This record gives sequence, structure tokens and C-alpha cells, in this order.
Amino acid sequence: MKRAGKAFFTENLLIWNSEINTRNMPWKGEKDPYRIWLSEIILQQTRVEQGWPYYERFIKAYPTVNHLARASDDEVFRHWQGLGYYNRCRNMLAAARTISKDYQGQFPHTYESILALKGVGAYTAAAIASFAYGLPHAVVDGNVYRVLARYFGIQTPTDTTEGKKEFTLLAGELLDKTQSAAYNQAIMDFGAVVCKPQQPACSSCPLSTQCLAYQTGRVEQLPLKTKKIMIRQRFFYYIILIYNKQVYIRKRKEKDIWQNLHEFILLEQPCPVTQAELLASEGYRAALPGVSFKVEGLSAPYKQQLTHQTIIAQFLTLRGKGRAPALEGYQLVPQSMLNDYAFPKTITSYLEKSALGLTLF
DNA sequence: AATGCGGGGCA
DNA sequence: TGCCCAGCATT
Repeated sequence: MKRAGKAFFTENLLIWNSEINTRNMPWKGEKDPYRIWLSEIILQQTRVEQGWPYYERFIKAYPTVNHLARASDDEVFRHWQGLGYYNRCRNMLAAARTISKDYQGQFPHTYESILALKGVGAYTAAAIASFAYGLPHAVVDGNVYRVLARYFGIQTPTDTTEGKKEFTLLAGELLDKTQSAAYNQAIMDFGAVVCKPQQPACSSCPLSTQCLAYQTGRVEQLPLKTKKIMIRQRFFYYIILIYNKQVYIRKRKEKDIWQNLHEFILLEQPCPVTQAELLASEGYRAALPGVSFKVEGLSAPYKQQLTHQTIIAQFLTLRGKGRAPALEGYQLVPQSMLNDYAFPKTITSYLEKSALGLTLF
């Protein structure tokens, strides 16, 4: 691929990194592949500021990959609670156990063997390979797409097969193979600090004289993306059925959002319904056949915006009468034990706001 | 090639 | 509100 200014780009990016870049993060300069891997998993599609405290907590709770591999699923999910994209947590655990068993706790040393780990894709494998072992693999993440699309004026959408191929090839050509760790760290820091998504610091950018987007007034338009996602609305009605300071919960197993997190008795409806309609619904009769109770109240709607759907949740508190029935798929747990289970943000928000554990029991 | 998967921060 | 974030797995 013939493009102007490649040598200028790499040279001046590295100068910026050594002379101007002051960005600091707990995992920066880290050589322990376990710690690098952990940070990269946490940071997938996640802002540094959001992932930072999670990283600190995970390192403290699990100092080595063997500690993590030995931990129970539920305990690790509790540490992950609130971070989102929960399959990352499941894959992370699977990878930790692979490393602990198949590799005797020694992190794999080649790009291909790192890439084979669960939850590790091209980006994460390149990051670990370069940061931990100095291997010559260029990272391609959201920062890299943005920096390269602007500097080289590339109009190929980044969310296409062609785009991924084109940007990956270019990134590999730009990499300084004698210092791949420094180069990879530099381009991501540069994208985060200078060539930001909004309000990039072009006036102080050392690459602006050769930046095609800057020179042609297209900085705000690049990089390009094609797909626009359809956002679906879902209406969740959670029944909080209480018997003597105990409440029914279950772990979400189905292939859907919040897999492996816990929830109360869920009645999902295709459209908004009133309390009376809910109690007369078919879903209610199926979930709670013949249960006798007193209605405590229906909460206000809790709205949560996910990437592909909007969850509108309401919580209906019922105080059961008589003996607590066994409900298929649900377990009855004391209110005081709720902190031992991982819940989605919508539910923890409700629990905090309603002070369920303080007043209702 | 297209889709699904969280949660938070920002203009 | 819409966009983006140290992406990946699945279909």
C-alpha cells in the first residue's frame, strides 16, 4: 500500500511518546504477562477510567493466574459486577484455568498460543505479545483506527472486513519492530490524549503538518463507520416475592443479556402493562401458580440503555403468606445474603434506592 | 458478513 | 439523545 508520510508518522509518534507523553496507568510498562492480560481483558470496549479500579481489585484478589484459576465462578463474577460484557468474565476464567492446567501456570509465549486463549482476539494477542515479550505485532484498537484514518485520510469504514484488513496491514507497516511495546503504547496513548474522538488537540499535534484529515478539514468526520444498530425496547417486571426475610432469585442461564448474573422472578412483557394486568397475565400464572400474597407496591420504571436494547424494569414487591413454595429454577435466599450474588446494574440500582434490605424486611 | 453483548462519560 | 470506549464470539 503506497501512502505518504509513513516514516514521518512512526518517527514523530515515538518522539511525542518519549518527550511529551505523561500518561500513567497501573499496567503501563508492566512485564508480567498475567497482569497485562488481565488489564487487556478488562479494557476491552471499556474506558481506562472505568476499568482502572477493577484492575486494582482483581490484582489484589488474584495475584497470580493460579489464584484466579482456583476461584469460584460466582466469586469472580462478583468482582466483575458492574463492568458489563459478562462473557469476558467467563472467557477470562476459562483462559486462566487453561493456563493453570495446560501450561502449568506459565503464560504462553507465542502470538498464536496467546491468540488461542478464550476471550483473546487479534488486538489482545498483539498487546500481550508486544508488551510482555517484545514480539513485533501491531495493536489495532479503536484508538488506532481513529489515528490512522485521520492521519492517512482513509475513508474505508472500520466496521467492515475490508476496513479491518486495510487498517491491520497498515498498522503492521508502521510498527517499529525494534520497540514494538513502546510503539504500541504510544499510538494508543496518542489516540486517547491527542487524537481524541471529540475535540482532538490538533493545534498542539506534532503530526498535524502531515495529517491528511487535518489538512483537508475532515478530522471530525473520520473514522467512518457504516452500520447503524436497531435498538429494541424490552419491558421487565421483577417480582420480589418475600417470605420471612427471604427472597427468590435465580441465575440467568439463557443466551441473552446478563448471562451468569442473578435476578428476581422475571415476567417479561412485549409492551408496558399495569400492575393489575401483570397479575392477570399468563406469565404470572405460569411462574407463581397458586401463591398467596399481599402486594407491597410497584416501583417506578428503571430505564437502562444497553448497546442494542433499552431495558425498562419495574419491581413489584409481594409479601407471601403461609409457607414458602418451591419455585422451579429459583432459590430462596435470605435478604442479608444478597450481597453475595452478582446482579445487573438495573437491579443493584433498585436495591440501593429502595433500601430493600433496610426497611422492607 | 452480520449480530449481540454493558455500562459509563461526554457534548 | 447519540457516540464512543485498549473487542470478541457466534451464527
